[in-house]
Amino acid sequence: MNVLKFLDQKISAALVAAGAPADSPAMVRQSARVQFGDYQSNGVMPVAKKLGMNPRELAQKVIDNLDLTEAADKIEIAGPGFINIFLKPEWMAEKLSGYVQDDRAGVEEAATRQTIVVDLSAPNVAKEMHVAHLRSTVIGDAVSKTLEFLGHKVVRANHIGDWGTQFGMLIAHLEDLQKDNPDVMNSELGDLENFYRESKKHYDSDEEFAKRARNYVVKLQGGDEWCLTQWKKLVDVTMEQNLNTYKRLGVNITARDTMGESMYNDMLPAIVEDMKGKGLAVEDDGAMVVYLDEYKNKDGDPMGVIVQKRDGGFLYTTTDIACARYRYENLGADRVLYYIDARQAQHLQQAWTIVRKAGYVPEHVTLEHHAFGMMLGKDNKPFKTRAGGVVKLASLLDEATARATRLIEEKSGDMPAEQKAEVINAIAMGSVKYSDLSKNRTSDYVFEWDNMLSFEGNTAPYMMYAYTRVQSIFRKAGVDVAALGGDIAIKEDAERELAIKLMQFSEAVEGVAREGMPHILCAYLFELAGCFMKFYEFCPVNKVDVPADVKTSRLQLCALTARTLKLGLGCIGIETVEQM
RNA sequence: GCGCCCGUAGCUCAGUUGGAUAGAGCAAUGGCCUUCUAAGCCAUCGGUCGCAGGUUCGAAUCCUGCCGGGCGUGCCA
Repeated sequence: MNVLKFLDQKISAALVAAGAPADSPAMVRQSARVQFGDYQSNGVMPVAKKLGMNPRELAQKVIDNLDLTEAADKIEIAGPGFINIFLKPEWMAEKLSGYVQDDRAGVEEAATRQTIVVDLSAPNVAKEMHVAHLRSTVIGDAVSKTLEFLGHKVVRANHIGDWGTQFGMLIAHLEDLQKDNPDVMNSELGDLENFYRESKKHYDSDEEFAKRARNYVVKLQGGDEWCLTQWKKLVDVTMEQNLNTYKRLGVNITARDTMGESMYNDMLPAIVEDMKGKGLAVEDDGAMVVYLDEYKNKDGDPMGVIVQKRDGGFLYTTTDIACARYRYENLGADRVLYYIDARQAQHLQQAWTIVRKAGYVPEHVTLEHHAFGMMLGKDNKPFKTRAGGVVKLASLLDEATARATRLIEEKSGDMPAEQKAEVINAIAMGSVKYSDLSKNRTSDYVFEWDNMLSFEGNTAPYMMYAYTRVQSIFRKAGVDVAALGGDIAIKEDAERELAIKLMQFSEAVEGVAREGMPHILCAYLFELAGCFMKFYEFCPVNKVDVPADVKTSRLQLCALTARTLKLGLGCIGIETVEQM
């Protein structure tokens, strides 16, 4: 159950019973300090003000109308009119006992199952994935996994860059390479970055080549079969490599999720035609333009967004309009989450403004941009994408693996080779992913090996280590978790802190689903791991002088901790191991 | 010029949408392993929340104006 929601409903009702207007929010939060209890309600003060009442008197009336005897020990009024709630250990113990054998650890499925489209990853064809793709891929997948855990239907939409004028030169370059080596697809294209660079170089230096390339662009857009075949080869070889990277990262993105820009091409003429019919798009200097009062141009006039070029070609705004429409009409989206670079913010807002005006997606279907900043180098300058010096995602993962290997050899060198490899991989991928997942910055951020791959403090290995410590207790105790029973008794401070944290798992999971931000769950899991580490230090389980009833109680807290950590880390795409 | 985002401890970041004395990790310092894995635990140190006003019982959070940084701004994506 969600304790916060439970209390919020109870107190909201009491607030109304005490004379507050019907929809007055109870504003229940986890308490800021231990002396303020476990939860606090901040809703009395605004209402008292509105009604011209003394807030502490209103708070008392709320309490008089509030029945929380089963759940709370103590309810008190504090400060100007806060209501502080202290949960009853027996109540928590009873709830937690129920979670020990529950494979959802107390998290209920969402009341209404939604279809949620998650726009993520979006690598470019004929280029290798590099560090800038990491956030979108990892965060998008983590949110997807969490939403799926809550029972929603998630469509991962991999909006790959598979269209545009650059394909002319790529096709021409591929053609040249094939003349010399028919097997080029299997050899030289292993290094896509080099392939792209070489074709660009050729394009810039050879006018004949450039002419041929431009001709191929026209032919490709006209649906020329040979060009399409060449284009398809480039898409396939790129995605084959990317799918390997996804697999390595433990990210659940498959070939079926590929929905690139080219997918919407067929929709574009009809959309422009439709917008023209609605009076939204008008002709200006040969191009089709949508004017938006919401945005101003340099002269202070409504900004014009071009949806079709003078030469008849379409632009990416038109594609994104079609894309939003497709996600609503064809995929049946109730909600669309876009995990895209912050630089696209204005562009997306414009596209969506047009989408709403054209009536392609109703207001109740939300289009949410979850932006993040650019990856900067240590010199505070962005990574270059074309002129070399790019940090490839694959080499980043290699480096992470190398570092994890060094660490494991040092700490647990005597582990069997197969197990060791598994642990190394879990730690390497977990560390890289966690460093991205735990941040919520929309501004730029500096990429640093040392921060990303440090294995101390608020990191994936810390939480994985907490998990192995629990498992170690069970190995020592020789007890099967499935056979655990008996009562939970919450006595020590460390037990109480752990217990309350365990009660709050669903709040964290639902927070991620609501906000689309996995760092909420990261923070929760770090706190949970911390509570367990403290419990581990202060509350022995397997010692000889621990009474039997205390031992069974603590074993259950351990079992639930393990389950919660595993489920929670699973929600954000981080593996656990039994030993490390 | 206009628009969007950002500015919190030496560093990396939280701050539950206006709540109580602004929190973590790293780094630094000092303690804790004959006792379930010390990748750990405990303690100390560290802040004019960019600056100045305003709104109110109450502001890191909201409004205005500055300062500083990033991004975007009609025929690339």
